[in-house]
Amino acid sequence: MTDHDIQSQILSETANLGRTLGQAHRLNLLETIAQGERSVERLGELTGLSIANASQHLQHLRRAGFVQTRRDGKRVLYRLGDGPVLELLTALRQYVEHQRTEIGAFVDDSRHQLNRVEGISRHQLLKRLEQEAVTLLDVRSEEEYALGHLPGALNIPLEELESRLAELPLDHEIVAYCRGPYCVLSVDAVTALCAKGLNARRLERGFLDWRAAGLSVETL
Amino acid sequence: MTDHDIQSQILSETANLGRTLGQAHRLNLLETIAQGERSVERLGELTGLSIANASQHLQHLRRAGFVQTRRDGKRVLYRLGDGPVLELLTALRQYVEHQRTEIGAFVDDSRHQLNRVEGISRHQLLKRLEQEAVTLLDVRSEEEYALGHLPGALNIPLEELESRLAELPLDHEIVAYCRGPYCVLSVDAVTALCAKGLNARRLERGFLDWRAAGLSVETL
DNA sequence: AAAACATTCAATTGATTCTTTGAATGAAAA
DNA sequence: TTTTCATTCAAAGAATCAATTGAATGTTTT
Repeated sequence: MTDHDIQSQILSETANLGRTLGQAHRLNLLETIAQGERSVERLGELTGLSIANASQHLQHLRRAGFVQTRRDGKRVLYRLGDGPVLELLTALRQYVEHQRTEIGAFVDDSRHQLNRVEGISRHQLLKRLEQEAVTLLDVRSEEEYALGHLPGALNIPLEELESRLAELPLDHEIVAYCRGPYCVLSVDAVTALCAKGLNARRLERGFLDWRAAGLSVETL
Repeated sequence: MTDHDIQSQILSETANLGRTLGQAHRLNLLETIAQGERSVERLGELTGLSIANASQHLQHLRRAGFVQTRRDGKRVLYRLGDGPVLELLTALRQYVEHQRTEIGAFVDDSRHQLNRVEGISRHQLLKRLEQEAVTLLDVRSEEEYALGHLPGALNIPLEELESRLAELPLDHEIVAYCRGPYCVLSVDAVTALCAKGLNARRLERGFLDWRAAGLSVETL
């Protein structure tokens, strides 16, 4: 077998896996199985599928190695396969998570009140930092913060913001930032902070722009 | 929006991503783009697709956020998106890698000469270990070895076996093992070792079975 | 051995998806 | 402006895939 053939065989095997994950019902089944061994009937119930249909999807999952079966009396129980299935699911979930915090071209801005939030450019921020007290607030996840953040920035992931308000100053300005211009985290953060009466604005183009401009980045 | 609705929306968004990865041509394009920014024409050449077809697939990838574009003169250049795309691709590749070392129900055993390799059961192994000198050889990857292995086993991943033959004893028996009964690594290892004149056998049900039996496991 | 039961298989229908073709954009060069 | 060129769009036929139905399989219970 030539090198090229092997490559294209791997590619189509990979595509098969992708296709297997490319069906909401199957993903649903897989996530359900990830929570524990179940019979076909139970899986059908839990996912709202007819038994025959569930069975068919389950076999698709089995062919891909995502699940394995064993017999227990007259039932067949499905469990996760022993490859790195969870790792793959986690990578997928993390990607989706990231996608959902991006402002897509078609996402309605009204849900995240982008226009009502005051922005500040990188240049304005640099001037401010020289002149007066400004608290830099990084609202991305701890992992992203650890990989690099603006020097001196405080990290409070958006989900923790409400419970950690006490860490923020009441007397001077807060500038919140997240990944980039299309990241929605800082918009929501500033909206929340302003609602609490804090003086908060949003760094317009976020961390990606800061790093791209060659400005210094702090890591953990 | 109810909780259930959000869940099923996430599920179908995830399925969309899966479907996007579920096409060999698209995966090929994506892997090519991962190696550097390229125009549509070049990508078409490199992947053997018509330009219109390549363009269509590229837009599919773009809708999923896997790639982004910029214009340079009269060309449109495609690059990777700024989400955790590589992480996802890596997880996929690792899963495929794992799959390819499993003996599928339909895989032809003749490629991996399973029947020509002498197996040894867990019980036989335990007896042997009490009586005589046996070298235990773990042919899985370093990562898997680090997560747990049979006590005292030597780790030489299959790929390194040929170059590290000197580490193995000529005078007494070697028992090689890998993940489980369907893992092909130890089969290939024993075939290679026997061909070199070493006295090697294969632990029939591998590490998974050992751990499942509650026997002691060593970690790094 | 027969009945009851959970699961799987097979065949059909309807819906998506892929490729190709040729036309339409839209930016740069003449 | 007009021409050129890379890319995208749109439509149509071919191929693949999902859900449903009813029958078949293989266990357990009677």
